[in-house]
Amino acid sequence: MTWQPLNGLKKDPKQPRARQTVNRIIDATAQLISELGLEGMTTNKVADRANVNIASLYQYFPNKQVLISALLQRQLNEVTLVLNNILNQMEDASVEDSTRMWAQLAIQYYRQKGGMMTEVLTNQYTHTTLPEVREFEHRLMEAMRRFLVKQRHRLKVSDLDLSIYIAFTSCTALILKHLLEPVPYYSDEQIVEELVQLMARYFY
Amino acid sequence: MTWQPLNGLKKDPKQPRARQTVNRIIDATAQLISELGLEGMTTNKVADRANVNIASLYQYFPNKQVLISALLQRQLNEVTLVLNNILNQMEDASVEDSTRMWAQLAIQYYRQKGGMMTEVLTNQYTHTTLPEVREFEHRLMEAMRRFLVKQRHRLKVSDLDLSIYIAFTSCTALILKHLLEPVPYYSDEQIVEELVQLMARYFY
DNA sequence: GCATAATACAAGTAATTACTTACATAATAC
DNA sequence: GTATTATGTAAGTAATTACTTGTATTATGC
Repeated sequence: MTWQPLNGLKKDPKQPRARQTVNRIIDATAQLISELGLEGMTTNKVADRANVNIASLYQYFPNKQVLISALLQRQLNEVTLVLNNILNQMEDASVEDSTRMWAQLAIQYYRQKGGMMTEVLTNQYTHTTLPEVREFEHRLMEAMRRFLVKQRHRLKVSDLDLSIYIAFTSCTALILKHLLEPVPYYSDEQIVEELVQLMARYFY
Repeated sequence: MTWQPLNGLKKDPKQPRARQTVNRIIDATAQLISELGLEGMTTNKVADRANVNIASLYQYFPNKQVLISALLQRQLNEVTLVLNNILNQMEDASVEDSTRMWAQLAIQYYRQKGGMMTEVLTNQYTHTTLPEVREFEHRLMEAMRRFLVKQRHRLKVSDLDLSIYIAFTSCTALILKHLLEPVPYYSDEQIVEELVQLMARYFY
């Protein structure tokens, strides 16, 4: 088994200056994907935006795909942290309360981040299935499971895992759609409350 | 108001030979998107595959976007026809039966078409919101509405349109996800029946 | 049958892409 | 302080992209 440098990077930045360069590159990637979409983002533009020579970019990232992966990992780890915090707070909450909390948090996080992560996520989401995204979903569904098993006797589910899959997919899709293509006359609250209804009636 | 040639085409093919050329181009587009994805499809490859000179392609389609739109319209019209047929058949069906029918049909249609349409749909679906897709969704949701108002007294909905939006979005997302990234141990039947449950509990 | 319009193609183009090579500067080891 | 390694850049490259120009072939009007 061959040893791979951290995160698939070509080379580990050892000096602080180099770490700064790598960070500037990832930041610029985030900005450009947010502005131009995944297909509009190019490595040359990233290097320009980061005030870094294109050759420096390729000194650390072996190719474009790894660069995108690095950004994805950074973002998904951040989101996982936030969501885990919330999930731990709602030890004995009802399905209604936890759905509401989860949805509100997702919307708030998206708004403050300018939607960059969501752009990346949704673009890669369906077509190409990046392992990073798969793993992220897996982590979230596991957290949902830990929460639900505690009140399993109250739930009218036959196959808990299947139900989690169904619930997770519906929630994610509804929130993403509301964020990316909002219907003007539906407020955040309306969507969240209806999602809460959907989940409550499904589980109880 | 300026007059626009049909479908945004640059020039109407008048002779049968020309109509055949245009069709071969659209067919090739469908094939290549299905094989390589939206970003892998290029106009030069399309012309090659269709055995048509690249200049002929640009004689009829002013640019790449219009070519994709033409394909989208052809596909969406076909699907709309099929779905409308089904929706008309289930005059007095329950939410369960109609959901089941709708889902089964979508899955079957996707399988027989090799998933091309779904690729196109899902890729453009979230990021860019093509007017064709918007209109398609609108048509489907209207059909759902016509079906649901007839049994409104039986439904526990407060805002019918919001409920349709929620139901439509969940169903679409679940079916698409199951088709594009199937979880190996969930069969079509399992997914469909769980979707039926989700809808039934939500509406009744 | 011939003028005219419709259709097709050969051969481009300029721009952009992801990625390299060769070389210079800055930091660290000792 | 100097040898060595890490980090940075200037200036490319070959391939590919969407799209054009100019010309030849085919069908149609009359």
